[in-house]
Amino acid sequence: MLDIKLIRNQPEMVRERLARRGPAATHSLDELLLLDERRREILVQVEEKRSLRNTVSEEIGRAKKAGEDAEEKIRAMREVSSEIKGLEEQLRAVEEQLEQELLQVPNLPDPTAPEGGEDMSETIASHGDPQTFDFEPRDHVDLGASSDTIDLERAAKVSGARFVYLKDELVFLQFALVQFALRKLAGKGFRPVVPPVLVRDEAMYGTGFFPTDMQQVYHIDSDDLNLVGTAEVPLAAMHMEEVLDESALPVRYVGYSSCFRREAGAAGKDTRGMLRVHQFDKVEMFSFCHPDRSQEEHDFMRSIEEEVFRELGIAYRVVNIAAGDLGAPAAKKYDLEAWIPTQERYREVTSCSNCTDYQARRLRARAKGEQGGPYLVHTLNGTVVAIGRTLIAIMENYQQEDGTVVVPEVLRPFMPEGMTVIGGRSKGE
RNA sequence: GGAGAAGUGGCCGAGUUGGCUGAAGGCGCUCGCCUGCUAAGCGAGUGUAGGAGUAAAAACUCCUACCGAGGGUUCGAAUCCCUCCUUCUCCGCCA
Repeated sequence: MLDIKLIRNQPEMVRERLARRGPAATHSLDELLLLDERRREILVQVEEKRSLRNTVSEEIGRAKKAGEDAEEKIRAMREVSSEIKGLEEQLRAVEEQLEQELLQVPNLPDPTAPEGGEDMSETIASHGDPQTFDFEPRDHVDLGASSDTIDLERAAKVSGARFVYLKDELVFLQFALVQFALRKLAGKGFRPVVPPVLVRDEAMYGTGFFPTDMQQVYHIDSDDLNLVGTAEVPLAAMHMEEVLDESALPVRYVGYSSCFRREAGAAGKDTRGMLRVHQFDKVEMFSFCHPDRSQEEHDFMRSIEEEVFRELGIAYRVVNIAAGDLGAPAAKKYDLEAWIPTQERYREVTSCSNCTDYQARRLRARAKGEQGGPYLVHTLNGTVVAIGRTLIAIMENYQQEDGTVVVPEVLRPFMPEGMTVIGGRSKGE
């Protein structure tokens, strides 16, 4: 959410910056300004009347104590109170409308986010060369089927399309990745957390997923809770309505959780395999930091994501997402894309965003130092490993001609003794 | 799931026959005084949000709101009523 005062005081600056997201981002600004003005008009009236009521009510109290008659004042205040009630109702209506509009305005893009839409994102780093094979490489679906470690058919039978059973070595590989990621991040000052994955609407609004991305979220009607699409939500909401101690910043967490996404509107996209599924596990980092340091924190997160894929030995590139392609809460976003041999292109495996004060304002997450009042913190989130997509990248890049997959060196310490290859043993006997 | 109890400021803790109580008292914290040093002692201060004065910022003055959240009763509510949330105790059930 943007600061209404910023919109009020510098509407043209806000308009120009929002326009970089595309025409839809600015259309409610005029109405917003109108509502804001209307709100303050009514507010002044309400407060004047409340002030009057307060002083006269005190007089009534004193008069009664002195045994005097206060009937006339009571009658007058009865009138004032009903006027207040009417004005309060108007105020509530205007504020609700204002809030509704304000919640839908996305964050201001950072000046360093490239101009334009999806195709204008800019490659800013890369590492390694695309993997080549002297045989025809197979995709993860084939590799998973031949080693019987990925079972999409039965998942479809039990849960529907876009679900998956992982089995045997891939299960160990999943938890090896988790261990690898958690240990690395814990060593960099991120506190490990297993968060709740069912959250209240408040957490969804606070992080900016509601109302914009409501159709992406599984909602549990019976208990009015939402399944999170990322640990970002419960990690961010952890400090909702809190004032953090400035000396503790940056407050860093690394969360491990399952993630649930409806993928509404993605029909026909990535239908093969587990690239895009309704449920996957993910290790996610999250920072609450001082407003002056979020840019450097963002680069720090990006460097961690790069480090992970460098150590995994997978070629990647990093793109700076263009303003027109940013999610609503993000001012700036880097995606790390790993080389997927059978698609012969780079695919998004991790992503980190600087949300500046956009989420903090909605969450009322603040910090306070020795002097001065509380101020909004900046929030950042980034993927360390999205298990499904990382498994795909590993399988496809580390495959051998016989359909087996070599376990990357850095993960072996976290695998069962001697398990250095996926597949290759006899199955179902 | 059933039966009870409770939710006040950074913390502890008064306030329950409604009326200068943003809120006694204590602790903590800040500044000043005192003092070989420290401790003790003395004095002053110490919440957040919104709005108006004022045009941007800092500062200041005033007003409004906030005693878990939201409604209601009343001239007036921390105090009375309703709903919700959270915590605790007991019983039952369970990974």
